[in-house]
Amino acid sequence: MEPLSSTFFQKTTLELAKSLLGCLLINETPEGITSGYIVETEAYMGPEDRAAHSYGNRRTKRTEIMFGEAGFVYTYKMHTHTLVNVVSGPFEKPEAILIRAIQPYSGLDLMQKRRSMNNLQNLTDGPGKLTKALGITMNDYGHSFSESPLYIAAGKIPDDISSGPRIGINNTGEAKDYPWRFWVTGNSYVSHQRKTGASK
DNA sequence: CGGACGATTCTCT
DNA sequence: GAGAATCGTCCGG
Repeated sequence: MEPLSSTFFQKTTLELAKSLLGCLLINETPEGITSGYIVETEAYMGPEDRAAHSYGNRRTKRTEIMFGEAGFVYTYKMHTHTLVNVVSGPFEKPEAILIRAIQPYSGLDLMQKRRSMNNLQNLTDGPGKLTKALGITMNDYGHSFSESPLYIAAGKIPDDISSGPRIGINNTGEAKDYPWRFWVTGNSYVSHQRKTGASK
């Protein structure tokens, strides 16, 4: 499985958020290889996006990587969970794409073991769940998705893409309504299955 | 150094 | 749909 080259990430953040759907997210660890198709993403648009960590060009130790080149790993902790993002946008523009859900592809036993589960249905349908299943940690922060044990490879192009408001950002004024969440239409591994949205 | 605050998840009701 | 768990990061004193 070949990692996508850094040029793949050179597109606008909204375009990249859609292009990532259907790609494989793969993590190679001493325990084994696990992977899944990306089926849900959310775009965070930097200085003008109140819901983004980098709103107002807020530059801290945590957000520093967002100011760099596209295609790097931005991990951070939320309560007890690790969340993983793909840095996007040009150098010095702090934009990123949150990977919210994957469809398990390989290393299913290991993923289930890490999550203490025996089925696939709720294994990776959330940003905190998929990182645990794949074994993604803060050690991955700052690495390149093109050349690290955690990488992204071409998968299958989705038949149809849906979009709608982002999840869990309810106190950010207008930003909460921006339709910057994208998912593979009809895919059962998407989080918040009930929510509806416009088809592409 | 203390306190507030989540880009979440799980467990109920 | 609400509430608790639970902890690193960030900011103010």
